[in-house]
Amino acid sequence: MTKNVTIKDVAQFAKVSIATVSRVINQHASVNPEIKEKVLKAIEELNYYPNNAARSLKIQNTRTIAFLVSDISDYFFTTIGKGIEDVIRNLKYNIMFCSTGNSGEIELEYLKLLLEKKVDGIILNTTGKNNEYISELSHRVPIVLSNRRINHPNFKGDFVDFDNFGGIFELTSHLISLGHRDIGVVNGPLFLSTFKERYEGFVSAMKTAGIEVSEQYPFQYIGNTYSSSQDGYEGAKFLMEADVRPTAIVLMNSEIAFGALRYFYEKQIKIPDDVSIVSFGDMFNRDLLYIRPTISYTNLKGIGKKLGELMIERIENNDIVNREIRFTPRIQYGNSTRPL
Amino acid sequence: MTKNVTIKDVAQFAKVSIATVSRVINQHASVNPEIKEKVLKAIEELNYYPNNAARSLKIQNTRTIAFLVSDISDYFFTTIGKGIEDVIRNLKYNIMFCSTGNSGEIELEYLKLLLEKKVDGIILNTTGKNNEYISELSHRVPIVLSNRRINHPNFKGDFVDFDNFGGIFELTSHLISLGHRDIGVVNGPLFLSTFKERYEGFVSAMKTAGIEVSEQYPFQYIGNTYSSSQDGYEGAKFLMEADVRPTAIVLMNSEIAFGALRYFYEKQIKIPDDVSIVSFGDMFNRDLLYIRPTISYTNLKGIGKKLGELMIERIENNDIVNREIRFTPRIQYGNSTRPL
DNA sequence: CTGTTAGCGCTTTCAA
DNA sequence: TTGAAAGCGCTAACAG
Repeated sequence: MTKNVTIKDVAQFAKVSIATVSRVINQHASVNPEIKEKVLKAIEELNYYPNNAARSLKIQNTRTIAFLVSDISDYFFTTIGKGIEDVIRNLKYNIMFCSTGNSGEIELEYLKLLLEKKVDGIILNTTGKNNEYISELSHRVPIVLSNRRINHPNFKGDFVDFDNFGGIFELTSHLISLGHRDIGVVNGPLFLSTFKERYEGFVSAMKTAGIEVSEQYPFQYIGNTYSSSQDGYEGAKFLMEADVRPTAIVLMNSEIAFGALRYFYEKQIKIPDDVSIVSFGDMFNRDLLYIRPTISYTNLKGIGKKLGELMIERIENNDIVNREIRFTPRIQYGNSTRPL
Repeated sequence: MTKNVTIKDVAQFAKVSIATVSRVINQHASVNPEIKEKVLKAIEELNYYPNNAARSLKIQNTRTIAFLVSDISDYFFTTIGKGIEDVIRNLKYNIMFCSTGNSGEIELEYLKLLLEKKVDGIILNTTGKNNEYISELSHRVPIVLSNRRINHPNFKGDFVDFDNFGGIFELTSHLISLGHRDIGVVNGPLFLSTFKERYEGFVSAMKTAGIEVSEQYPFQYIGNTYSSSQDGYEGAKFLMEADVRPTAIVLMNSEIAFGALRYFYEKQIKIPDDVSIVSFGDMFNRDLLYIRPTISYTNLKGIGKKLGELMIERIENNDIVNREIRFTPRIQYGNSTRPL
């Protein structure tokens, strides 16, 4: 914050009161055109920019929305972020990006910071480790959840996600229809709703084909490193180095898919000759990869727009009923599967 | 900004003055441990979070640094952003991301917003279209330039970039050493310093090999769509559909490379059999692409850290002399070139 | 060690 | 249509 010209300086320069200056800045009420002109000239002349902090302090809102996610350099979130921006920008809101790196502590730290910044609302892709706190918080600041639900009776807010169950059900069914039965799965931690729902979609599709997936099911790997990409690598390794290999693998998100792809590439495991794969969610530059996985395509920008809309509504009134929006993914075929 | 408990409420609750509360919040001076305890309890009890706007208004700084770039969903910038964050986070600074989409107007708009937000400093990847304004601005708010220089005598601030000239010189020389002489180039607009410097590196390397590159040089394409990716596609198309094709192509950044790769893939042009390529800068998931381009590898996080450091120094004193830091890229071989 | 108070820059009532 | 003045929540002299 550099030394600054204030509204007072402008008023003095234009020989009017600060109230008048304020009025022309905010295009409030009626101001004599001549005086208005004078003020505008003074503003220009002095290089005046209203102090946002002072304004926020007075009017009790910041017109800022926070977008707190696990990884702000992830294509997934930056694209969603663009969608949010599309919506809120016209309404003169600003977005503030923060990333938790999936750490519960950092999430908490940021949440507190946002509270101090008095953001008008928080769009949150939670780590899943502060459900209690966030539920309590949700009564004091509007919250909309992005892609990870908080299952807590006290939580107040909206939730936007894909139809995880349906997307994975479809993907798995596709593999089954190709004749696969020993289908492996690489997933992230199940306490996150996305992974849980996807897992359930997998189990259900398998069940439909008469295959029981229980804890004893051999072809599954549940990651726990909090780096999906590493989980993907480890998971692929685990499945492919076992005594009995699956003939196909379901990868539960794009980061996991990238990790798995890296493993396959290193070990020269041929896709789909050695093993077929499918993955949930769009992949950055998928058309340029050495294998184009068959995926559930998801409209990320659309998700972002919806998040933005719900947020705005909730800022206006946080007492509306909790809402849940699901986007249906569409399957997009690549060259990563083969019939058995 | 939800209705909020203020320092007054805390003071009342703890039966002390607001000054005392302020002291414990800021860990200023010495406060009687018992009283401190009481205040802390009140803060906890009331769910108090200091109002940042009020604080900023008083202390005249926001501890916020803006990072204004062309595209915030670009891996290049998000990675640099992480580097910046690494440095400033410990110092209790926050970062605010904004993207211009390479539009001069949006850049201007954001600059004004940042002035109103009274950010303590701006790390800027400029569109190159507001040099006059930014130079003037640089005397009122600390500015550090990321990867695009502003050539204006009045500009005050630092500049961090790669050794563009050297990186491209090396890459081009590599192609020449492989026997190539008809070497094409796909570049972005030359009014941006990065592209200009890279172009000069190319011209110089060619000259060293006795090849004159002038305006008449046939194997060059200078993009102008402001989407590097599209420039890359168009450029590759232009070069490959000409009567005489180059035997190798220098791609001036990773987005251009992605675009070109897309064209080659679509047209089934074989790399490096039909044409060799090299590219400046790291590419996201490069090891998973259908071709691994030979690149100049650049340490993006290192750039970010340096940007952060310079910014902090300049916030403390904006009257230091302009500094320029160059990072030397290292060549990283892929499978995208062949000897002629 | 603690409290009182002025004032940061702005918006908004209220009066003129 | 304009101005005076209170007050948003906080920090930092200053006094005690």
